[in-house]
Amino acid sequence: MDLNVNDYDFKKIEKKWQTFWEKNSIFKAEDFSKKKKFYCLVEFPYPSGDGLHVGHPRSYTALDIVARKRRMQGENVLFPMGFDSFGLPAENYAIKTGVHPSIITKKNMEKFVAQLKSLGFSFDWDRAFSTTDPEYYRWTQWIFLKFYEKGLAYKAKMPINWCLSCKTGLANEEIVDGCCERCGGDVEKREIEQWMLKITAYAEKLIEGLNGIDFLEKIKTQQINWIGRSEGAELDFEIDGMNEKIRVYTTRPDTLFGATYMVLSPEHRLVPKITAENNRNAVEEYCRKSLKISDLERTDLKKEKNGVFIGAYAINPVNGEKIPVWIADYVLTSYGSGAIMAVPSHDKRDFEFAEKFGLPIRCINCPDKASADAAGVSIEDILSGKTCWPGEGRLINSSNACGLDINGLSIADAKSKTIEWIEKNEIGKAKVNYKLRDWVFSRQRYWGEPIPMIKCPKCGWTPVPESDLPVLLPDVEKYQPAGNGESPLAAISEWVNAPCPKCGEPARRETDTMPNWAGSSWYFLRYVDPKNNKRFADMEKLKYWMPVDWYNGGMEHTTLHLLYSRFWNIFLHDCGLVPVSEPYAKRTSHGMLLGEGGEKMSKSRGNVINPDDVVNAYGADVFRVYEMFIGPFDQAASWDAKGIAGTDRFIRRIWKMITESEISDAVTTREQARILHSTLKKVSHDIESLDLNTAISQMMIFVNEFSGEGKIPRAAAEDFLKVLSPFAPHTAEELWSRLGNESPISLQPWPEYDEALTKADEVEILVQINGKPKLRFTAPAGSSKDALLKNALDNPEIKKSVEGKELLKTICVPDRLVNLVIK
RNA sequence: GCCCGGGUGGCGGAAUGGCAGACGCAACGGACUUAAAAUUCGUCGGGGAAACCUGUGCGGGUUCGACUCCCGCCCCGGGCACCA
Repeated sequence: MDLNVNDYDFKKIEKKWQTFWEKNSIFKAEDFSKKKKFYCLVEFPYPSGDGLHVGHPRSYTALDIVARKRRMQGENVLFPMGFDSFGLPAENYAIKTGVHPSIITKKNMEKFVAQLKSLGFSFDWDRAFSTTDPEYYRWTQWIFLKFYEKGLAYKAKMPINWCLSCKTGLANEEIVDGCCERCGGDVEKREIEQWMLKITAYAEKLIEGLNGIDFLEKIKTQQINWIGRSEGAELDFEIDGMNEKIRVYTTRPDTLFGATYMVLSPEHRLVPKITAENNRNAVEEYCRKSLKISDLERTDLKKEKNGVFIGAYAINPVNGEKIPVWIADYVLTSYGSGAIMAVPSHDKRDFEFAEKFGLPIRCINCPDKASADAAGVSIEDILSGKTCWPGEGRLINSSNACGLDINGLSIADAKSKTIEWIEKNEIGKAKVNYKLRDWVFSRQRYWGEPIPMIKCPKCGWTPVPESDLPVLLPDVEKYQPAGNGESPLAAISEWVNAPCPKCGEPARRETDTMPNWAGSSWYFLRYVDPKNNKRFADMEKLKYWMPVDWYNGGMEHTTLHLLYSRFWNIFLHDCGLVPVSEPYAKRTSHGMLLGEGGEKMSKSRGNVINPDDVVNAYGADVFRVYEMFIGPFDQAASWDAKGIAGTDRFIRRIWKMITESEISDAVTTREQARILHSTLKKVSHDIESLDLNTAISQMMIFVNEFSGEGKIPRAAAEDFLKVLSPFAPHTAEELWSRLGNESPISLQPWPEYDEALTKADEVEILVQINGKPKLRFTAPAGSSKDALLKNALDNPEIKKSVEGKELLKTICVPDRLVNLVIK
C-alpha cells in the first residue's frame, strides 16, 4: 500500500462490520412490531453464472440507503433478498455439460450471496429463499390450482410462437425483433395445446388499480398502453344472399355511413364459406401466402397494402348499401373479431387500401377550416375523397330513413347516438376491447415448476390434490427438449404415469412446466412468512406487512413481471387470500448502467465491469457511493473508471477529516452550522426522492467546509456520520466507533435539522436594471422589500444609472434581488 | 406512425420563473518532494487588454426576468407498432 495513504484499510473495516451486523442481527425485520412498518423491495436476481452485474447494485444500493435511513428513523424495515432461479440459462448449461441445473444454480446462488454480502446491503438474510426450493414452488403450484379452480387457467390449442432452436413455446413478450429473446433464433407459428392464464379478465382491474398507487407516471402510461383499452361498438353486417353475418368491432361507429367495403383477415372462419366460386382460387392462394409470411413482415407498416376480393357483398346496416367484402392481411385475426368495416375517408389504412384497389371513398365528416389549414389539407380534397381525414369534425351525409340522423354532430355525439340506434335495432352493442392477450403459461422445458395437473382418459384434466403438492421435478438423464413439442419430462415414464386423483385409473401428468415469470409473480408475499409450511404466507403477517411500501426495479419489467405480479395479487385478493388488492404502493425505476462510452455492457464488447474487481480495488463503500453519484438515478449512466477515483478521494477525505482532526467540544460557527443543517436537510430529502447524486454533492460540500481546519466539533462530526452511514455504512460505523461510541451507528436515531439554521444571517442581494445584473450588496436575511429597494436606490452607481430615466416598475424578491425597470 | 423520456462547459451533471455551470472528473499552474505518485493551494463556457459582449438543440411567444412556462420544429434514447 502507498505510504502516504492514510490508514483507511477498507478490507479489514468492511469485513469487521459485516460480521458485526450479521452476528447481532442488526437488520432483522420483526413481525408485528409496534413500530411503523416499512416494506422495501428490490427485484430479486436470476443467479446467472456470470455473477452479479454492476447494474444490480445500482438498484440495491439506492433502496438499501432508503432502508437504512428509515430504520434509523425508527421504522420496522423489511428489506429482503432471494433468487429467481428457474430459467433457460441453467437448463441450456445443463444440456451442454450434463450437470443438473439445481447444482449449477446452487453454486451460482452461493456466489451471489457472497457478492451481495460484500457490498454491505442491509438485507434480512433469514428470509432468503429461491423460487426453485420445493417448499416455495409448492405454493406456486398451489396458486396455479386456484387459477384453475376459478376458471382462469385453461388449456387451448393456440397458434404459439415456437423457437426453432430452444424447441419451446415463447410468450409474445419473449420475442424481440421476431427472434427468440434468449437465443436470438428464428421463431415460427405452431399450433400447440397450451395452458393459458386469463389475464384479460383482469384488464379493467389492472387499469383501475393504477389510480390509487404511487407509480412513476411513465410506468402507469406504459401499462395502460400495453393493456390497450378502447371503447367502441360491436355490430353485425349481413351477407347479401346468405344466412351469415360478419361481426366487426369499431371504435368509430360514427363513421358507419362512410363504410364502403369490408375486410376479413385471411384466417377468418367465414372466408371459405362465403367466397364465390369464381374467386376461390385467388382467395385460397392469398390465404396460403399470408400464412407463410411471418408476423413481423405482416405487421411491417411500410409494406404496401394488398388483398383480394372474395366475391361476396355485405349489407351496411345503416343505409342498406351493398358493399364488397375483401380479405387482406392488414386485418389481424387476433384483435377484435378479425374483421373490419372499412371507412377509407376517415382511416388512413383503409384509405391506402381503397386507393390502391379503386374502392369508393365517401366523406362523411368534415373539419372546420382552421383544423384543415392546421393539418395542411384542403376541405375540397377531403369532401371529394382525395384525402383522408381521421380528425375531429362535423358529420355530413349521415342519416337514414329508420330514425338515425347524426348530421351536424361531433364525433363523440355521433358515436353515442349511433350506438343507441344499433342497440335499439339489435344490430350490435357498445363494446370495450383490449390489446392485452391471455398469458401463455406452458413451457416445454425441464427447469421450471411442473404444472400440477393430471389428464385422465375418463375424467379429463384433473388437478393434483393439495396434499400431494409439491409435484417435484424428477431427475432426468437428458435435459434436451424432445423437439416434438413435449418437455423432457415426457420421457420419464415412472413420473408421467400417475393414477387419476379422481377415479384412480391410470392417467398421465402434465409434462409442461411454468414460465420463469411464475415464481416472481408472488415472491413478495413469501418474504412476509418464508418458512410457513401450512400456507403460502400467514394472513396476519400479510396484514401486517402488505402492501410493499416501495418497490424499485427495471423499466424492462413494466409490462411483464410488474403487470403479471399485480395480476396474481389482485386475483389472490379476490379469492380472499391476501389482504390488499394492489401489491405495491410505490414503484420507482433505475436507469441502465452502461459501459464506458455509453454502450451496453456485454461480453462481446469486452466492456463488462465486474463488481468484485471494484470492491477489491476501492472497497464496497466507494463502489456504493460511486454508483449513486454517477448521475440521476432514473436515467442511464455510463461507467467511468476515472470518476470512481474521485469518489475514493471523497471517502478518504472523510476518513482524514475524522481521524486526523481534533474532535472538539466547541460549537459550530454560524456558517458551519448553516452547512451542517443544510446537509442534514438536503440528504434527508434527497434520499426520499432518490436524488442520491445531489445528496452526495451536499456531503462533499460539508467535507470541503470541515476539512483542513485541524479540528471539528463533535456534534457536527457525529451528525454528518449518521447521514453518511446509509451511503457508506462500513466507513461510517468504523469512524463512529473511533469517536468512542459503543452502540452501532446503524441503530442511531436519524439526526433532525433546524430549518432556521439552514439559512444564512446575511444574504447577497442582486440589483438588476431591466433584468440585467448590475451590482450586489449584502443585507440581513429577511430584510423587507422596502429596505432592499431603498438600499438599492441609495447606491451611487445605481443612482447614476437611474438618473434622468423614468422608473417604470420595481420588483423585489426578498433575500434574492431587486430589479429596476427604467426607460 | 403513436406513447414516454432526454438535449446545459472538454466530460458526468447542478439550478421552488430570480446571479447558468453547484458537486465531481479531466486539464493547466503553484507548493511539498532529489524525483514521481499521493497530498495541498489556485485557474478553468466562448470572445475581449478591459469595461463589456455572448452563451442551456433550433425558431417564435409570454414575462420586469425563461435552462425552467406556452406554440412550432430538429436530434438522441426507450416502449408499442396495420389494435379497426
